[in-house]
Amino acid sequence: LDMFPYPSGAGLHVGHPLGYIASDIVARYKRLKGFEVLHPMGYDSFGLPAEQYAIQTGQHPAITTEQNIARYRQQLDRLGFSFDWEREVRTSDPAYYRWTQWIFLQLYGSWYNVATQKAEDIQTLLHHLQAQGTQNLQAVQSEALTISSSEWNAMSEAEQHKTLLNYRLAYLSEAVVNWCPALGTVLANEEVKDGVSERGGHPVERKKMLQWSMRINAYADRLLEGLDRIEWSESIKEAQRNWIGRSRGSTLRFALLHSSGEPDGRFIEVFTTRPDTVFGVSFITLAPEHEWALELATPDRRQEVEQYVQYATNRSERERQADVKKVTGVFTGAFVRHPFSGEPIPIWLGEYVLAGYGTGAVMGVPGHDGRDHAFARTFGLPIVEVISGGNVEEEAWEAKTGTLVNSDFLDGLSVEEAIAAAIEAIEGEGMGKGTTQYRLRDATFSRQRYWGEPIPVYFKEGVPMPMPTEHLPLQLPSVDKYLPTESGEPPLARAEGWAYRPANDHQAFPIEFSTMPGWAGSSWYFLRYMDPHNTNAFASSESLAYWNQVDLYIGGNEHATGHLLYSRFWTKFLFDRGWLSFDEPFKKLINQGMIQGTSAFVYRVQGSHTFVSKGHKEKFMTTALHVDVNLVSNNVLDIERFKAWREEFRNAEFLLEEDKYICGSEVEKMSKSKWNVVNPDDVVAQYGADCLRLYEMFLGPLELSKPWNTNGITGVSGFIRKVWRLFHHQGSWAVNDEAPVRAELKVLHKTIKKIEEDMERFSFNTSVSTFMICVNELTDLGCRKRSILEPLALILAPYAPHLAEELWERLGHAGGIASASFPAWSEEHLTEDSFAYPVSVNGKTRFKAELSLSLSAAEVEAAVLAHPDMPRFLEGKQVKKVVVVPGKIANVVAV
RNA sequence: GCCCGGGUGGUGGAACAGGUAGACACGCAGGACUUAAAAUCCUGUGACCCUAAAGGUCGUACGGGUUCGAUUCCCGUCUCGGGUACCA
Repeated sequence: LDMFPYPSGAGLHVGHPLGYIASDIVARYKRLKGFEVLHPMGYDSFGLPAEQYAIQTGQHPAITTEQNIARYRQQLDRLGFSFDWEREVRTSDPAYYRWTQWIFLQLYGSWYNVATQKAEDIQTLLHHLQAQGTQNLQAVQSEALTISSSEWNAMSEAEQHKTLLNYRLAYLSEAVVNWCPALGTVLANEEVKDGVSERGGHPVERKKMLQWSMRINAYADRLLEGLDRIEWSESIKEAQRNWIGRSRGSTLRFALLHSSGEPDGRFIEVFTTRPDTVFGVSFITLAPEHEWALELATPDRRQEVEQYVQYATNRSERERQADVKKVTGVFTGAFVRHPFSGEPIPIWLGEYVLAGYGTGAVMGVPGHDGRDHAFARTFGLPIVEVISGGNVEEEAWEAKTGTLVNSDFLDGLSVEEAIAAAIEAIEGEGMGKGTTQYRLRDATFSRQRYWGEPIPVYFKEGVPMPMPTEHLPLQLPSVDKYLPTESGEPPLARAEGWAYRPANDHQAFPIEFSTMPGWAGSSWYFLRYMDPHNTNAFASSESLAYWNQVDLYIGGNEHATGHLLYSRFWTKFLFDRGWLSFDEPFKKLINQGMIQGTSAFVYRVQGSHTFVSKGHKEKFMTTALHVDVNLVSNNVLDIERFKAWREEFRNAEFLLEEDKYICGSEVEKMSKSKWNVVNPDDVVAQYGADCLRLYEMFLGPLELSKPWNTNGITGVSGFIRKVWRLFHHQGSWAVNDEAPVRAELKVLHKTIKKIEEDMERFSFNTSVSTFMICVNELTDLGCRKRSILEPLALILAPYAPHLAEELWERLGHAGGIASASFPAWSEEHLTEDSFAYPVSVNGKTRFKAELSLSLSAAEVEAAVLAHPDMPRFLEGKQVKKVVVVPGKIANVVAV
């Protein structure tokens, strides 16, 4: 399986097919090995660019998308992929998104039972609430509610529905979201980078809005645990682990003190991973957004606190991130009581505390936390050492090594012991309990966009209600414009009659205006390939059981914490609810590296029309300009074409070196704006599709990022010619039926074995070398025998299908290569005649021992010692021992 | 800062289980064929020393260690790339 592409208007560049080529090779190889292979392709066809184009031109996104898909298909076909196009899926196809909507409704209709550790039908929750209220209820929820069964049963239907949103896996809530005014939509955390939108780089603000969300947090532990069961690269697994960010610690309540110095009955709760440092607490810091931030302020501090809260909330996320080093804060004037020492502790507000994590409050331990240390230093708060090992006046001692000091009952313990002892004491006093916190946030699911799946929910008395599944697909309505309405509603608010009318009801209920995010359709598309035309289910249980998990998934690592996390989440959910028999979607994942572009530069002398060759550029004040790489070959600029390239260069003058204009070059991301895009169509036109396939594999390991250059393509092209010449002589077919000799069989079988080994390790680049060696050796042997060349054509077929197919047909086989099977190698043809001979003397004697595998180590040792050259190498010394590695080297150690 | 992954000739990269480092390809140099070009083929190509032929020394970022033997394993350092961050 390849990660399906978003069909952008720019078409494919040479980087896109890299992964497709690799997966196509595996698919063709496995088919030849007799496996039934599902190798599909489709399009992630909802998305922003088509919509933005629609906004500019009024063209319906479906039309642009259709055109782009046609272009993609043409380009893909040119490369000779063996995709099963019968199974193509498009996320924007109503027949497809009908099931995206259906899965959404299942999520809406489910809750997460902590007791059974799985998602269950909302009905089981209803029964629980009716019978016992929230008593004994262990559910993943937005907030802890306490409702008795009688209270529940007395609620109106609308109230019950509202309450259930607290538990549903797809739920509507008032949430602080990443709002991007320029794009007019909410973005997921994954879609925001450095405070700006990933797409377009527009500023993003924090804003409270009524939003649909997915309770992915319910699956945090299982998403972590599942990583141990799948073959993914360590870096992606780490990225997901960090993203989920599980940290174990404890909550701790600090009694709030009344101005009189007595407890006022309220508590400030903090979360800490270091309860062992509790005696080092010298202040408490709340996030400026903390609900008590203002009311805690004592009258004399009030004005200052208000100013600070004002300042902090007005700062955008971006500004905050830009200067995280800057320490800001304000004292509220209020105090809490230390839970063990009883000392009063001042309460501060500080920007470094995030409202959205933990409880939005931290205990300040400046001796052992860097951020607390910086805060204490800035505001002159006391720094207490409670773990020996460092100089806490200078720097916080954050290491988890050392002995507890100044800590009452914890004194003398190690950090590890102290953490356990502190949690025990905290829980014993009822002041908190051991807890696990996650960095992972529930995923926002609403997008204020047009070109996405409509959310199949209507509103009855302001309460969201699921549409009956018979009404799916809920099709995208047509709108006059693809922009938000004047009142700021999403584009769907423009659709006329956007309402749900139940069959035996005269009422019309408004339908949700927002659409689903891009990751909705891509979270389950791999399942649809298994049964793409099913109209009764997203896929039949038979086909799901037959194909099972994706064995091999190839795609870029940019989806590490987006698509790859969400698909795992949805798969686990569908597994819980019994629609799937597996709970991890992708057994093995390979991340192909990016193919970068090699940009070319010309150097213009500032304020002139003169361009100086690279060797002269230091002598002038120059500006480097990107120049289209197609105007440059071997760093030499085609001056005439350059002048014709753009009007502004028509009268350009040049300062050359050795009569040539040499361009500078730099490796950058391949992109239109950098003029370094290489179109695969051009490469195919010049060298053929097989050559492009082989060359992309030959460039280096699949996982590696590497710049595109065609320096080595002549080697691959020459290889293909050589294959051709093995089968042809002076233009005519030259394969004969002579019996093969030993040397020829050895070349063939060695090659088959090596190709199989490479394939098992997905080492495509070394395979190409293996083919080259094989063809060189057969050429040297002058071998044109059918018995050797026919298997050669077969093993070459996954890599160079066009060439192989043509040769196969010429060899007289009807029905195509697909019906053939991969040849097997045999040990018999690989054994050596000689088995041991000396290689060099270097204090020790080394023997090359290319041995038959049937010989035992003892037999080898005896043979090595009996070797006629042995006395010469020993030079009178005594043999101490013989180290034998079968198939490798025999070392004779002599003294 | 933290996490992950790298560092091998002029270049891309091989070396799969600790066993001849540099496969294969590009580039470069020389040569063959050709009126010429293209194409094709042959030879050489890690550095250094030394040869008539041979032969030798060093060499996988750097410094140590384990081992008969280390590109590979361990410890430390440097460095490049990617991810991520006031997550308490």
